[in-house]
Amino acid sequence: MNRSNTDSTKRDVLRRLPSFGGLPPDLLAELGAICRLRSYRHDQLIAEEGERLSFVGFISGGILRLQKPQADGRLSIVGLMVEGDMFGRIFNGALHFTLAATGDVEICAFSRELFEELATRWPELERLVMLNILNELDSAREWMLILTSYRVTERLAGFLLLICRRWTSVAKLVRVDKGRLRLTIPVNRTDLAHFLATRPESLSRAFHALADDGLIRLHTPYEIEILDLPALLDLSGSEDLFTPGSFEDLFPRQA
Amino acid sequence: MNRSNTDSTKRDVLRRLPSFGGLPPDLLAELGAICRLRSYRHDQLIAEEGERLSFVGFISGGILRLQKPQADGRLSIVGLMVEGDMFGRIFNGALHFTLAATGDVEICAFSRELFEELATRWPELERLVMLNILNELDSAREWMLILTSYRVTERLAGFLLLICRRWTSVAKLVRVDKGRLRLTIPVNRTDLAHFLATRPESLSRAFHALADDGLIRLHTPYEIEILDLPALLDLSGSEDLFTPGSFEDLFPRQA
DNA sequence: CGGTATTTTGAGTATCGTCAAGGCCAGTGG
DNA sequence: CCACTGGCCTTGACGATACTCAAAATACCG
Repeated sequence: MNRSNTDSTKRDVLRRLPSFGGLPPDLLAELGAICRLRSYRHDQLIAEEGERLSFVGFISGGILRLQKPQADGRLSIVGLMVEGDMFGRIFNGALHFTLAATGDVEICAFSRELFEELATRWPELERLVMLNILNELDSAREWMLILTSYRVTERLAGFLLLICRRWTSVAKLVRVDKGRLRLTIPVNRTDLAHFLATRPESLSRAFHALADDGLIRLHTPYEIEILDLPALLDLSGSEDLFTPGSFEDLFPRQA
Repeated sequence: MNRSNTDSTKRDVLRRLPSFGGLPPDLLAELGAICRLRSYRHDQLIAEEGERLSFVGFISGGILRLQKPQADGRLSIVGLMVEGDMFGRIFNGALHFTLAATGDVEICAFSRELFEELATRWPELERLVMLNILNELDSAREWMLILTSYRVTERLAGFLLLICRRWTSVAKLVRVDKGRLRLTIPVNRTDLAHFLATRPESLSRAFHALADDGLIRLHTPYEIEILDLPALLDLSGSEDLFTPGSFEDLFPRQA
């Protein structure tokens, strides 16, 4: 938790957050003055459900799980948050879900009171917060669409495409290497299984079913290569979510 | 679509919208001046995905479906919106989902440009919009939690409890009559099946399975009585979503 | 190179989707 | 008033899919 909280480091981190791009310099200076960097290790809890989090956070690196422990001991994962995402229920009550780190995570934290005061004073900041929430709402609905598929292979296909589409810019999860599309699964099988509303065993079978059908290749459990993108799109059943053009930044001109 | 858009009617409708309760009178007057009432019949489309809706709407009566047609001809329903809910992606691009009426619906519509101008001028209004979106995000996540259940009976139990918890105040869907808890299912079996990620046949079996086990009684397909609330809570698997006290307004002092 | 956690595979059972048929209810027209 | 029709809900039978439990293989880390 103790890391270099120097002004220069903080400036760097703030600059890397895409949401903060268009903010006025005066506001950025105020934000820089009150931000604190924090880091968490794998499976460490940032906050638990029911807690009134004392800060709002922006993820500057790593992946966060939004989860809820179930009565039967299982864990439901209702969302994954990545670089640039905001969390913390500004202007609103307590958390409804527990926040936990998946892998190492670094965040940029602002005291809730100070941030709310700043947002009240700067409409730009409040607007930024709102767009962040709208973005999350979209993510949540896309996830519901994926969860709606009957077969696990379909949900997995949807997840892989989601990584490609929404998380292209995140921590080099997606790479095009010698014309081959490779990506890193950023969470382990158990977490992903909870996220896709299935069990690790079924998820494993789904990965290998896709591999056997030639849609993907498994280099390691976490490193896969996409061999047949159109087939994945077809399987996921929501081609329209991934309109033609969605993947153009991945295949700029692959004639 | 042509109905009495008189000032007195509009004032009544605006007054009934809970979100607008605490707004300053001046703002309410401005809102009243630009609002238009519209109504829709069952299955009528309000707007389709990809459309840039020209207005923002508040539902003053009835239920809206948020849906997406799938490639295989199926329909995915990712949300239901009720009285008081807002829709329309203010300050943000086009709709990601189609909006359709389930049963007869009445809305209060504001020109998007005028509403955005108003929201820019009145921070209270922008705050109201943000809280509305946050509320929707919570709904979406609760839905994800319900969709996560493996068995259809579990998802159905979750849905029934959701009606009790979130929609108590909506159009008398939930009633306590002579100590009996009765509720109205506001959508038909096909829509509900799409919503619970299953088929009408399985949903029907789930309803009757709950009835056979004595958890509910089916008076008509749309009118049910809850006989064993604790068992439903247990089945749904998310007791903590429905903390003790959630149902106190239904059973104020049923010693 | 060993030890541990994670992933994978196997076999048996539970649950659901699918297709087809039957039942119920409301509205229509004789 | 009753038969008819269409839509929706329900039931039945069968195949597809996934969960569970247990064990083996693999990957990861010191």
